[in-house]
Amino acid sequence: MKKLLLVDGNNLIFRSYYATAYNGNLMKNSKGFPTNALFGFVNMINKIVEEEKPTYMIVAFDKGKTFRHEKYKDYKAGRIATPDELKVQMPIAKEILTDMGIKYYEIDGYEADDILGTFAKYCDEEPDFIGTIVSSDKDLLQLISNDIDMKLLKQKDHIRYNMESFKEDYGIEPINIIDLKSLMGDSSDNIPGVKGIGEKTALKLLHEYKSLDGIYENIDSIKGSTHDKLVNDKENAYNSYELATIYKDVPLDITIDDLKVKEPDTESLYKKYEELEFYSLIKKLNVSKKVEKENYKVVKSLDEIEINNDVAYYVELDNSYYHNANVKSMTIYNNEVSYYIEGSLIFDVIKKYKDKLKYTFDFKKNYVYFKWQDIELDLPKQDLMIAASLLEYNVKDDIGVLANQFGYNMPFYEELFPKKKEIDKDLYIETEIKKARFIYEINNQIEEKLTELNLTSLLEDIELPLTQVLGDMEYTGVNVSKDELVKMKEELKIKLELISKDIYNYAGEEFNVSSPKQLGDILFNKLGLPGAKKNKSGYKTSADVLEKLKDKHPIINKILEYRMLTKLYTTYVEGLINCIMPDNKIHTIYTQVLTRTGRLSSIEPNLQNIPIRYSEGKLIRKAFVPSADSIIMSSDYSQVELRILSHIANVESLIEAFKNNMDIHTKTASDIFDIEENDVTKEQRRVAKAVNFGIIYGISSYGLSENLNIKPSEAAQFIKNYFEVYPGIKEYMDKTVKEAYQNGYVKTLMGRIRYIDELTNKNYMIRQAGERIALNTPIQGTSADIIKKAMVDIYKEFKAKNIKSKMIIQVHDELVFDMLKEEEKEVTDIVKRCMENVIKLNVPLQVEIETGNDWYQAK
DNA sequence: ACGCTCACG
DNA sequence: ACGTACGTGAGCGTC
Repeated sequence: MKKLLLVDGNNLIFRSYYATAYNGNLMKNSKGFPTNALFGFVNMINKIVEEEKPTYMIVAFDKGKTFRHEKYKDYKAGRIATPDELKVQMPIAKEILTDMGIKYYEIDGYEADDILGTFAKYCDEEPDFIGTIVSSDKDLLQLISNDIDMKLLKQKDHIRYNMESFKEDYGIEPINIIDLKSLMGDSSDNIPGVKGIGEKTALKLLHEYKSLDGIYENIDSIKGSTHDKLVNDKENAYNSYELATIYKDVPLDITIDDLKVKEPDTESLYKKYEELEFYSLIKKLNVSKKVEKENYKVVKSLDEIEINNDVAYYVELDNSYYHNANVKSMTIYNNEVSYYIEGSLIFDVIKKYKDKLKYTFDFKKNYVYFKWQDIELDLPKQDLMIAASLLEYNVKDDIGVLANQFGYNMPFYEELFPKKKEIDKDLYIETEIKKARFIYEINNQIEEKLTELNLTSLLEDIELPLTQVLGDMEYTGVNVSKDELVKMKEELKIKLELISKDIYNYAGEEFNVSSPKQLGDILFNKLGLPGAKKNKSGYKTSADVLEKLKDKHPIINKILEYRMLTKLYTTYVEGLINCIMPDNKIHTIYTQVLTRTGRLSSIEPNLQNIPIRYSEGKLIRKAFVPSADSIIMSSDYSQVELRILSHIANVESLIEAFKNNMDIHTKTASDIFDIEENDVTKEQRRVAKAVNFGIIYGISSYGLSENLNIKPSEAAQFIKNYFEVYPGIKEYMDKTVKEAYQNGYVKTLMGRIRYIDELTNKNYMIRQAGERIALNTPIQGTSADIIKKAMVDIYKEFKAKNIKSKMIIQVHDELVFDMLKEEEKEVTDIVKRCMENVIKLNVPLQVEIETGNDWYQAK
């Protein structure tokens, strides 16, 4: 028995296009060619082939729009045109199929359905063949027979139907899918059906009368409105019947032998995936890259090296957490030399030639790693990782991701260090050389682009020196009191055990409270609580939903408390304990190139989300302690984003308020509610604060209403008032959005650029999101620029004045210092002055300083 | 691997 | 009618 796999190519590629097209940005390669449909399509084909292992296979596509029945032209003409961004991907999909050794087929005047129908008929007639149809289109279910089954694709998985299982599910024969469609219609296919009859009624009728003909033969025994609907739309029903019927006699110019699956052309696939930047698919191809011959010298001793001019260098570590890593190799490259070095010789080379090491990728990583080895690298002239990220290239830890965007054909980390196989040493050395060569060769091109986009100052004055500042902060680390954390751990453990028991008692059974699925089941099914909201995987059990149920059942407060305690226990107490290094400190890594706004992020551990808002969580900060003879000093910008907004939008009354050191939310409340400041209530201030935040986020009445738990119409009124009292802000917002649409990007005060692809999306929601990004990024980004510049300034002054106190943490608008008591006055002066004078705005920048014996007290 | 929930600015 | 506040990271459960 031979098996033929019948794949609805059109269906697959449309699905993958729409599955991702409306979900944020359209996926594109670095040249701007859309790739979203192809990525999903290729993955689906791979998956199907893997599961079915077919020996015969056809992927059918629509071609042309000539209609076999002239009178139905209007119906199908009503379908939505294929988006251009999908159209351009179609021919590539077909080329990829050919490379995969899979036959695709299309023929003038016919749709994919017809081609599949024709081959399905072939399987029915040929005793040697059975077939499997693959599509998410239920229309094709009509082709199921004793020799044909169907894999009906669902969002995540699929359902497999054969004659028996289909009948069991639908209670009708597969062929009666046509009758079903002619009654219920199909809006996506522009099949009208009988108006007012949906799936339920249609199935009921078919269970009773078997077919469309059967229904109309017995039309008199059908009563009520259904009868009238059927009579009124009889012509439509029969027209629909013909539209829904899949044609099975396409005049083919291929034979079954053409459908044999052939060996794939991996080389050609490789090239295509590379062009499309489908790196995960390249990995699956399982071909090792050809080792391209580099010219280099493997160096064994210092006297084999001679470096006279600036070089690019690349250092490979065995762990991305570079505070705890070993060096694997170092490569050095310029037009004159090309060296490969291993072992302790690396340290000697660096000591001897560190004034020549001028170009690299991720300087901070090198800087911190070698600091652990007691070697201090100098700032380079260029850091390709930083520079490329300012140019908005897709930058990852793996330099290969960037190199491949420049056509360097560089293996990725996983290829170079396969988990199962031995490392290919030749490939490894060649690749390491190539990394240094890439850094060196690409520099001119990168610098030209930086100049073109006016990013040179941002890079040279802020981002590049900041690498060293951050490196020192990471290396210095933060003293943590393990005893304090362990104490909290014990306390939390006891509380959690008690509260779990309470919850089980209320629920009447034991279950995993941490499982939203089980919890939702208990709350909304077993206890029958009202106000259930659904998300993709069941009931929503998030805090905002639970808050609303507080009065309905005592279990709710217990669950909220349980959530809070487990969060503290696992993420903070346990999490932080796990991060403590042998020096009793934690050493985070700040990511400088991750966020689109220019902010930093912090990992292993994240020091930027240590609890502060609630009293219980805030206690965690007691574990963050100073060094000997020192205290913790925290300096934070007050209302920096609102100040930036007031400056950019030039809002007189807000600027005045800031100059007079007024409470800005109270001021806003008095303005929007038109009352005296002294009369502003707490509630009014809370509302004003939410509106102020909303403005920074790119306000929407819905978002504000969710936040304040009020009706969107009320929120809209607040926003209206706001714009009336601050017309400058409205003008700023309109102008910013308009320019973002014109340019395709927005900028911060220091010239940082963010491209916003969302603005060209066809989907209204996504364009809206793009507009909010356009409004928020200049504000959030400028705030990031400002504190970064302040950090560089502080670092320089500390160095110049030989200050021993250390900057240890940055939390977006706050800097934390491990400050020697004897330096208190000098350090606080420097910090406050540097932070407040970073940039001259129409509003003063204001910094609050606090100190204490731990981070808890200093806040 | 992905979604949910929740910690921060 | 639709269904969103902006920017992150970690841990857990589920598949």
